[in-house]
Parts: sequence; C-alpha cells; structure tokens
Amino acid sequence: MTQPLVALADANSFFASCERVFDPLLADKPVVVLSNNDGCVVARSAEAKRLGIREGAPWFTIREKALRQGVTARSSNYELYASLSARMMSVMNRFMPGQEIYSIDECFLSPTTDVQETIDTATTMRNAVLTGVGIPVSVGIAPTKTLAKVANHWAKNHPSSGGVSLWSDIEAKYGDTALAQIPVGDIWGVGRRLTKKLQAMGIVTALDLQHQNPALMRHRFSVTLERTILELNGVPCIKGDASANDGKRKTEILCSRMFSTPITDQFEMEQALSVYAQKACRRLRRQSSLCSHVSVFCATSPFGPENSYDSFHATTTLRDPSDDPLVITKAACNAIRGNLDPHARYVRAGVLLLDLQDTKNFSPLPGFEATRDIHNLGEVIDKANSRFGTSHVGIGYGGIRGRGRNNEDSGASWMMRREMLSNRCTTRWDEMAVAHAD
DNA sequence: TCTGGGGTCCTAGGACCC
DNA sequence: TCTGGGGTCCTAGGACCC
Repeated sequence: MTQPLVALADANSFFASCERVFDPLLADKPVVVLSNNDGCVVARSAEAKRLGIREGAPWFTIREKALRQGVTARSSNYELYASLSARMMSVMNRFMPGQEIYSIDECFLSPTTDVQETIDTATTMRNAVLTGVGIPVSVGIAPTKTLAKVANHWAKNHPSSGGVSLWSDIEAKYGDTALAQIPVGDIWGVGRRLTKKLQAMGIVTALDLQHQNPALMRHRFSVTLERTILELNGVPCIKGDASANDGKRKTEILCSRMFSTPITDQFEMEQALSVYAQKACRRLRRQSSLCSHVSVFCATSPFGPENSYDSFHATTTLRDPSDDPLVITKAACNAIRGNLDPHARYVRAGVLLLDLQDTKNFSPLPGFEATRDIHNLGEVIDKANSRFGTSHVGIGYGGIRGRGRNNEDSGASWMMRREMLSNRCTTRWDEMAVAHAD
C-alpha cells in the first residue's frame, strides 16, 4: 500500500533572499534583516549564519562587529516580502494540489503517491520559483507534516540534495542516525520550555522523542506532544485546512508596536492607539468581519531596572458588533483614559479585536443599527488610502502623513524607525528597480 | 541611546446548570 | 461522622509557531 505524502516548501532565509532579488550585489554576501525599529535580527543569509550571527540578536549589540565583517543590514520591508510571497505561492500552486499557506514563506502541498513523480515535480517547481521569482526554496517530502519539516531542514543543510529531500530516502540511507543528529528542540512543536523539561528526562534528540510512549507523554504533557510523537513515527495527525486558504478568517486581529521613543503622556498614547485601532479595523473590514470586544494594552520596557516593568490592559465590550473605525477607535482611546501611570515611560502598545463574526451573519433589529458603520466611513477611508497611498486620510492626527519617508508617516517621535529600508520595487511606481546598460 | 509583530491551539479552573 | 456529581461554557494564560 502506498502512503499519502505531504510536501513542505520553505524559502531559504526568506527576508534576506527578498532583499537580494532587486539588489544582485548582495548575492553571496552576508545579509541580515532587522525587526521593526531596527531592533533585532529576524533573518540571516547563510553567509551571515556562518559568521555566527544569532537569530534575535539585538542589532545594537552586534552592529559594530557585523559591519566590520562586511554584513549588510536592512530594515524589514514587509510590503516587498508580502508581494514576493504572493508571487512565490502562486507559482507553486501551479505544480501541486492542496496548497496550504502556513506562513509568509512556507506552504504544505499534497503531491501524488508516486515517489519519483513527486521528486521530479518538486524539483521543477523549485526551479520555477528560483528563475521566476528569484527566491530559493527547499522542499521536504514525507508521510507526515512533522517529518516533512525534518526533511525540509535536511534539504537546506545538505546542498547535495539539490534542495529536495525525501524522508524515506534519508531513513533508508542513514537509519536512526538521521533523527539522532537532531536536537529535540529543533522538532516542530517542541519549544523552549518543553525542550528543557524533556532534556531533564533524558530526551535529548528527535530519536529519543520518537521512541516515547505517546499516551504516556500525553498524560504527562499534552495532546500536542502526543501528536508530535505519532507524526515522528509516520502517523499523520496534524490536520490541515488546505481548501480553506481563501475563506480563512482570523479569529482575532492584533495591531501592536514598540515605540522608537517612549510615550509618557496620554494625548500621545491616544494618537498611537488611534493609528493601531484604524489599522486593525481595516484588516477587520478586509475579511468582512465585525468585532464585539476591543482590547487595549500598553507596557513599559521589560529590560528596565528591576521591578520597573508596568503594564495596563483593558477590554471594552461594544454595544453591538461593529466594523466602524469611529466606534472602534473611540473604544480604544476611552479604555486608557485616566488609567495610565503618569510617571511611566511606555514603550509598547496595541489594540486587539476579539470575538469576530462574519458581517453577513449579523442582522440587527430595525432601529438598532447605530453602531454599524452606517456612513460607510471605513470604506471611504480605505478607498482614499488605497488610491492615494496609506496615511492620507484617518481619524485623529497620529496616522496622517508628514515628515517621514515619502511623507508617509506623521513624523511623530514614537513612530517606527527604519533607517535601512530597501525600495518596495513591486508595489510602488516610484520605487521600481532601475536597470542600467553600459 | 538601542531588545519585533501577529497569530493559533490547548488547558485549567471557575461559574453555572440540573 | 456524613454535605452530589457530572456536564457545558467561558476565560485567562501558557506554549508554540514563523
């Protein structure tokens, strides 16, 4: 009997690879991409990894040395990454059915049970993405998602694989030593805390974990770990919702940011929150949902002196489910009024929309539609901003264009710092790549 | 000076019901 | 002395993912 297969296609150092697409001089050079506010390293090219730069390293602690070593650092350019991701996904979708987009840079696919055909298709697909989009991807093929992750990792670390690895080949060739080489913490679903507990029990490698009794481990830890163990043994038990990609609605929407400089007064905090509330609200409308609860939080730095950490959190229930930016922004701002510590230096805040429901499933009784966006204000704002560029129209002062890059942000002191931003070549006319011929 | 953002799933425990 | 038990729903928080 042939077992169904699952393929995991995952871009190599995705953000760093995106930076190279329109800047060929970066090929073969160490490249790192930084988080918002140019805070810490979120992506590293293979060359940067080889220099020992760790994921999550605060940029200011490694900056000097990295620059000396010839590392190029870029601010994260999510607009560019999202656009290249969409291209990459659509190319791959042509080669194999059942695409389930798992994150910005990876997707699961359902190949045929014919092993050789699957390997050939995966190889063709990989080349098509490389030549068509310019992004290198690796493909792992296995009977379960967890093993496909392992095989994908293998493909990345073994150049001789040509970027495509089949789990049964690895197993046939290396036997138990393949899993014995992998630290248990590298397995999908095993995070930092779990790793510590497992290590204390002498479960150190993926092979150790594979040999555990699933039922016992479920009792001791959780059903999630039981599934991971079964999957390592070739029993598929992590469900996918492949066909649901398009219709998949978020169950909560969060917009939060660190500030580049701390906020200490309520007026400024309200401006920040109104920007985040409007961004969240826009995403809410884009998926045709209404929310019933608006949650707001702000916090001081967790890296400050001992016991100085302070945070505030409040949730407001709307009278009726709403997608009206006025209603939601007001709810967010009201939540903090009179509740901030006047001496605190807040470095982070966010707006969380909860209890979402499909707009068309909500029909208020006649006369009770007051909190719906009856003027279509949200739609008007969305249209204006997508026609003229973001931050041209909004509620409050915080989100309106001003002194920032391309006049797109307000220039408020707390606004995000992105000093090494590349061009958004695929989404802005005025930032398109230019080719020179000599 | 300077440490990201956005999500999902699972569990434990309390409230409530009959 | 002895003070039900089982089910469901909700929420907060932990853990994980990229």
